[in-house]
Amino acid sequence: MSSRTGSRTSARSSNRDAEPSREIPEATVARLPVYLRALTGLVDAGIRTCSSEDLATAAGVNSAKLRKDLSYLGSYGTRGVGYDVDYLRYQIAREIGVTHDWSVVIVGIGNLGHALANYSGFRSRGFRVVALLDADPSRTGETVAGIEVRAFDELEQIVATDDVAIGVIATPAGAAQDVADRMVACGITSILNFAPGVISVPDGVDVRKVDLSIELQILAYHEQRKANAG
Amino acid sequence: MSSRTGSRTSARSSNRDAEPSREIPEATVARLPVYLRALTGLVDAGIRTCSSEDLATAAGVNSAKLRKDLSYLGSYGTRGVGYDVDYLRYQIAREIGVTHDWSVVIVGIGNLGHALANYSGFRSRGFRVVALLDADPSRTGETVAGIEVRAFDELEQIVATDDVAIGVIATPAGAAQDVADRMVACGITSILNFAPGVISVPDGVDVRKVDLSIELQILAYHEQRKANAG
DNA sequence: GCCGTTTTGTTCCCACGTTCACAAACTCCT
DNA sequence: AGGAGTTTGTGAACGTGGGAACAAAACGGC
Repeated sequence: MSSRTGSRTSARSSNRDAEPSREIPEATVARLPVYLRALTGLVDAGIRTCSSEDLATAAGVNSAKLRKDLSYLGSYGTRGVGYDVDYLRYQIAREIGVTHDWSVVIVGIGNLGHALANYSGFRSRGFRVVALLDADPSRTGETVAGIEVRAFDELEQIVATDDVAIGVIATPAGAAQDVADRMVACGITSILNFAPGVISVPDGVDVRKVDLSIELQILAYHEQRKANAG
Repeated sequence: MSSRTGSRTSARSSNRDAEPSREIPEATVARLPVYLRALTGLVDAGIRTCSSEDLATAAGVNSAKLRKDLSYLGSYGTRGVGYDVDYLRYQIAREIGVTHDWSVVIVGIGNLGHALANYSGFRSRGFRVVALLDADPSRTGETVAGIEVRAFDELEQIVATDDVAIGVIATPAGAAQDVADRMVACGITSILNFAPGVISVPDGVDVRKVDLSIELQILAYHEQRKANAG
């Protein structure tokens, strides 16, 4: 899915990595962050051990599915006992790659860009917004969430300086492809796109798309069917 | 789907509808809005007819998949010719249920709520924000996007008056379940949830979830693998 | 040390989704 | 009218994902 909702366009390059076991299904990858969040909740509640049933409930999934997902990472549980919450959380964080922070740039500081810049969930979950960029000169200079908005032209320099691998596009639809092209050109290999419409990128670059009105339209479809049925 | 990303938690009630042909797969439903947007783009460009190949390119999917998706709606194309853009667009809009507007309430007018209220894509794609609600009294009375922010307690009255079927939750995580419960209690049957964490709803209520930091974490996973591979 | 209990890790099977490939159907040209 | 060329709609093969069910492993009581 994704689904969803967010969908992944990519080119998982090749299978030439020597490791045999490490081939985590995409559907599982999409759930690992959910488990991570659920585990963080358990840690905060002071719970040190949990069964797959407990964690599955907290994450809103089936326990069999949870166990299968975790088995792709390794055998981090103890039969008859369950999982050590803190240990499992670390293992998942390591697998996802959020044991250290990732630098992120946000391009397009309109309403959505403001909201994203202020979203505390990024910082607390392994992401650091290193720059806010906007092509509109009237917006540059403004400070949002403690970060100064800079000109879009500074993208290349910022990406190089801060080793940015992930870019967020929050511009209008018309600008999205150009922004994506510039991002790719200066070395960004993962893009989260909030602009409506498809953007195309070369192989090796991952794009995930979040489209608010598409989500609502999917709900509307089911809503209509409910109305027609009842 | 995906995940997509937004995932759907529901209970497609029963199969007792008499109609035989109408059973559109969930994956297809999630793509129909994408096709709708692509078709709108073609209309705006003055294109009156297109092949499945053209439309597939515009929508960013495989043409065989597109044709199969459209075949669930009926046979709206002409062999050897293609699809009438405007006609097909109407058929998809009708299938999704966005030929008329849906009333929507947004609860939680923080940064994200502001952005959602100002998002013009809702209005232009079949949705009308009829109310902005917030439990914080210091926020009520403020006007956002031309709509006055009202107290959360007015939810029931607004839903009844404006025949609201879709609710958007943009509150912090802690409040999300309570808001969802209140929404369900007063008759809302579709919820778009931006709050982190899972919310549980009774059968018959659809929930789609959009989680910004989960999307980034999925990107981080692939980013890490790229770094390790190269 | 042995047995019953609990819970994981895994296997098997089914349903869903994607892609290929082709027949059916339409247009255009001669 | 008939044949060549196009493009849709769909049947069939394939791959991925989900869930039930069970064997393996750990713990606890005696």
